[in-house]
Amino acid sequence: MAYWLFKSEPSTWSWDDQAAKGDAGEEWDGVRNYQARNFMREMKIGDRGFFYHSQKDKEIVGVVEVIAEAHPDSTTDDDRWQCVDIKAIGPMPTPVTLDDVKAEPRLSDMVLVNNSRLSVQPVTDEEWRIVCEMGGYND
DNA sequence: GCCAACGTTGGC
DNA sequence: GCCAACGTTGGC
Repeated sequence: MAYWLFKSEPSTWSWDDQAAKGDAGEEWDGVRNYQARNFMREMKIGDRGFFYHSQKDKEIVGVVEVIAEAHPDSTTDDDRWQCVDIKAIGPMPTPVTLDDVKAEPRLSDMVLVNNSRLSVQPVTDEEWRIVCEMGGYND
């Protein structure tokens, strides 16, 4: 299983919005960046991801699961753009902030720190484990 | 609210 | 195919 990170500005689409969709989940649409799209194409059903609030909060607030693999993005007719569907699994008991991530030497290679503009990112197994530990999240 | 970084667009 | 111009993102 692979791990990912999904970034969203909470005023546009927040963790609460995602959680309200329940098991039905929601398209991760609106991505107009090739790198981010390519990562979504690699995702498989059952992959897990962090849900990150950008801008004001700057923290990892929850865990999501991929429930549909890449398909056309319904918000555009441009067939270049695809997206996956994700559902909320559970909140981070203690949200892990960007400052927390930066302060943890073992997370210094996280894409979140080094390429802050990429909205869909891969997360390594080790990074996943460390962030879950920091956030008090147990599978 | 500013601005640096980055990615995309479009003219040549 | 290059590159300047432009728009967007997101941390500060």
